[in-house]
Amino acid sequence: MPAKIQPRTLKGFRDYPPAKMIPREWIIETARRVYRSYGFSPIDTPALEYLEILTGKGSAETDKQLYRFEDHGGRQVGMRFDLTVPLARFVAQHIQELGTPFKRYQIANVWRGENTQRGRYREFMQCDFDTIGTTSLSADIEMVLVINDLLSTLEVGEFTIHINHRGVLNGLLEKLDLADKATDVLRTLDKLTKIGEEKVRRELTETVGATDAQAEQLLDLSSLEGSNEKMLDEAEKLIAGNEVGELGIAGLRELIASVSATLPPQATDRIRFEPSICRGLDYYTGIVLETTLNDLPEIGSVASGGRYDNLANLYTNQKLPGVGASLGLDRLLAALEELGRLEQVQTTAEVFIPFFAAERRNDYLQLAAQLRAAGIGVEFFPDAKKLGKQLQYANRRGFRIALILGGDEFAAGECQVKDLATGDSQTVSLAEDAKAVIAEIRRVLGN
RNA sequence: GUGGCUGUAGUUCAGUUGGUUAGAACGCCGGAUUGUGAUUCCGGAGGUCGGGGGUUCAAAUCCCCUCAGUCACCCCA
Repeated sequence: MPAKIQPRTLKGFRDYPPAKMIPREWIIETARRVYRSYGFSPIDTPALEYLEILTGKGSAETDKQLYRFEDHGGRQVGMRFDLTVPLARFVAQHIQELGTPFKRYQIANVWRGENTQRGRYREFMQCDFDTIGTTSLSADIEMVLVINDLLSTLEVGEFTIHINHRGVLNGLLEKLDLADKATDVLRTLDKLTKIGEEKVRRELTETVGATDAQAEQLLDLSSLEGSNEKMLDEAEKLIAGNEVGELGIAGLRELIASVSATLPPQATDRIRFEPSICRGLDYYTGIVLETTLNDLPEIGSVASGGRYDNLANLYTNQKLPGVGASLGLDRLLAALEELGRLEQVQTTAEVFIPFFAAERRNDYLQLAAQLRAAGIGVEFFPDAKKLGKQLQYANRRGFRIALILGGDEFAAGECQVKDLATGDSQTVSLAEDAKAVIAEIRRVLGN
């Protein structure tokens, strides 16, 4: 016999057994439902793109992480490393038929050949939603509302949506004559909450090359504290006289006012002006936001996004502004797991039918079919094993209810509906397409 | 990509200064009653000690390489 091939998965790539996949699908379905409730439509794009599509945007960093190869026809191709670049290509190619504003969501895997870490993989899923083709603040507001709906529905506890405007930062950079070092400065400031003020100050002066006075002003802005109103007032003073910055402040004020008018006060309190965040990506030009969980801030942002002026300028002359955000699926799952909010369920049906009377297979199948017709998920065990074994199986998988029928029950036209959580059992009639069984199941399930 | 730590059964881990056939718990399969599952009792399967090479009479244990995980940097979701 030849040696067996060792079963294994590639570094940074994962298997998802049912216990992992069931909560995963629950989050994805929730995201899908919320996105759709705002009129976002689904799209998908190929995993592979022409290399030039992906490298056009790419910084040296994303270029290094790109999975690339020559396909069987000699074409240079690459695997998408995010969903934004494919979206840009997609709208550049199809915007004529789609029309604007175009609202889309896309939930799909992306690949990056970077080093792995907890919560960081080489294959991971992004859950993006974007509104393309409008500069209206309505689209920005919607982005906040969607994130609020999503995280409220997922019951991850309280959360904070940190917002900023790139104009505020860019305004100050212009004023300080640091515009040419913008990328480095922003990247450093973004670390403020992570590494602290002193380290940021040192990095700004020593690595980035800012003067002490410049660093001081940048930190003055970044470390503002107090209510949103107070912080905005003070930020306004710091960037006074700079048009870009003043427009940014005005945009933030308007956004906060609109959200306050739309959401109840406790939801409005989730919004915090945070002058240090900027999102590493340099294509953002307006509002940027990140979302952290109050119980688990160290896990990082679980939903982030922002506004960009010109999504597709690499592929078309048509100007396509937009705003969008992405849900951090893996981080959310890690958070839910850590907060103990994931039920350990390995079944997708709630009702289990043990195969007990070996000669009555068709009767069991008929009952299962009647329940499914009533919208109840049913699993019928394939082997007529000992009842205890079958109930053990049902219990470990997390079934809610077992229907126990043996020769005695079939003879009497009855069925035991057993609540697996409590062990209680009710005997009901099988007559009239199992009407009474269905009613009892619904009662136990509580709906 | 750079550096630190880790790798023993499906899982969590023992395994002495290198020393015979590498252990436990939980899980899995079967049995203790062909009719009732988180408890009990008995039995069973399951390990190339991540992989390869080296040192040695002898390696899970020491050395090198490699693969994987993890942490920091980098970057970001």
